[in-house]
Amino acid sequence: MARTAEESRFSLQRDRMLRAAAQCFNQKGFSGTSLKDVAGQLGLTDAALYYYVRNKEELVYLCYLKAAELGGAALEAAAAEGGSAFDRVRRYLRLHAEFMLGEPGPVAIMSEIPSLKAEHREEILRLSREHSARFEALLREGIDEGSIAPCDVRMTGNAIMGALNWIPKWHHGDPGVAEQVLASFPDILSRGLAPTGATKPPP
Amino acid sequence: MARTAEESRFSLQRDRMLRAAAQCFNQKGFSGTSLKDVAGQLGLTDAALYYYVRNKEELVYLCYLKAAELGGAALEAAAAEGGSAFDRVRRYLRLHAEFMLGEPGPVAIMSEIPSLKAEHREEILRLSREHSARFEALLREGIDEGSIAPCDVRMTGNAIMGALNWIPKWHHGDPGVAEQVLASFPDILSRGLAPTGATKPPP
DNA sequence: CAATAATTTTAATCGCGATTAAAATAATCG
DNA sequence: CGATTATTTTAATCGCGATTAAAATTATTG
Repeated sequence: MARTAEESRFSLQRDRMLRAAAQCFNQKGFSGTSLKDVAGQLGLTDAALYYYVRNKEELVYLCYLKAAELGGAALEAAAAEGGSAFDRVRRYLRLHAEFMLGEPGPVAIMSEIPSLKAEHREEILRLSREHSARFEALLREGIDEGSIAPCDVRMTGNAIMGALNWIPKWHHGDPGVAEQVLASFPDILSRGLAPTGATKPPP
Repeated sequence: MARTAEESRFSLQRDRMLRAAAQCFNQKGFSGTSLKDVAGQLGLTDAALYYYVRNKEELVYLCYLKAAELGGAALEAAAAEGGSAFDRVRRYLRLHAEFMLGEPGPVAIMSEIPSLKAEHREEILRLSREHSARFEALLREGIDEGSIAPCDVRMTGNAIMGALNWIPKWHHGDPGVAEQVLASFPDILSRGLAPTGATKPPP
C-alpha cells in the first residue's frame, strides 16, 4: 500500500483522467462526452474509468473540486505577495488565466452544475460562492483603500469571471494564443478597475 | 397559405420553440436537454417538435442563427446612432446584454458548436467570425480616432464577449438582477477601453 | 356541414452510452 | 518463482432519448 506519497500511481492516473475529462467537458459538455471519449484520450477502455471513480457524475464533481482548489490557491498566491488590492487582483487575473489555459489544467468550466447530484451540487456551489465572495471582498478592499474605483462588486466579479471562464470556449491549445492571453487579459480586465484621476485621492 | 405575414401561426410557434430550446440549452447543454424537456415547456409532446424542425441539431442551428441575427442587429443599431466609436461600443454592450438577459431571447450561448453538423457549423462559425471582426473593427476605429485606448483588439473582443456570453450561466431570470446587469455591465466593460489622460490627445 | 389542411399524439423502433460482473493481464512482493 | 494485489478488458444488461410512421384531433375554408 502506497500510503507514503499522495502521488501513488493511482492518484497520478486519476489526475490524468480528470484533465482528459475536463478537456472533453469543456468542448462537448457533460452529456455530450461519453466515457469512451475520456478513456480514449488515455488509451483506455471506458470501463477502466470505473476503477478510479464511482461514476460519471463523480468525474465532474472531482473536476470542479480541483477547479475550486486551483481558484482558491490562485487567490491566496495573489494575496500572499501583498501590495495594493489592485495589484493583488491583477496577479489573481494572471494566475486564473494561467490555469484556464491549461498549465496544470485545463479545468472544467463551471458549466455543468445541473449534472451534479444534489449533495455534490451544494458543495460546489458553496465553494463557488465562497470564492466569489473572497474576490468581491478584495474588490471592496481596493475601493476602500482607493486603489480600485467604486463599482458594483457583484457585477464586476461576474463580468471578470465570465471573461475568464469563457476562455476554454475559444482557446483550443494554441500556445501562441495562450501567450497572447496571458499578456493581455490581466491588463484588459484590470484596466477598468483603476480609479480615474478625479476619484483617486480622497485622503 | 399564409404567405402574407411572415408571422404565421407556424413561425410564431417555432419561435416559442426556439426560445424554450435556448433556455434549456443554456441550462443543461445540447446533449443534456431532451426534446421532451423542450416540448414540455410548451405543453407539447416531444414528437410534435418534428413538425417544426427536421431534428434536434436543426434546433441548435436555428438558435444560433437567431443569435447571429440579434447580435448583428445590435451592432447595427448601436452604430446607427453615430457618435464616437467608444459610444457605439457602449451602446452595443447594452444591447447585447439586453438580449442575453432574454428580452427577445433568451438566446443560446455559443457553447454547442461541436453539436452542429459540418455544413451548419461552417455557417455559424463564419457568422460568428464576421461578428467578431466587425466588433474588432469598431475597436480599431476607436483607437484610430482616439476614443479608445490602444489594445489587442482580438483579445479585448474575446474578453468582452466572454463576459457577455457568460451571463446566462448565472442569471436565471430574476428581473431585479437583470436591471443590475443593464445598469452596470456597459460601464464595467467599457471603462477599460477609455484612453487614459496621457494617451488621449496625440495630434 | 363537408372536405381538406394543419397540428399533435400514440406507439414502435433503434442505437448508444452508462454501468456492472466476471475474466484476463500486469505488477509487486516475499 | 508463486502468491497476492492492482489494473484493465470483455461481455452483457438496461434504460433513455432521438426519430418515424400512422392515427387522432383541431382548425380552416368553401
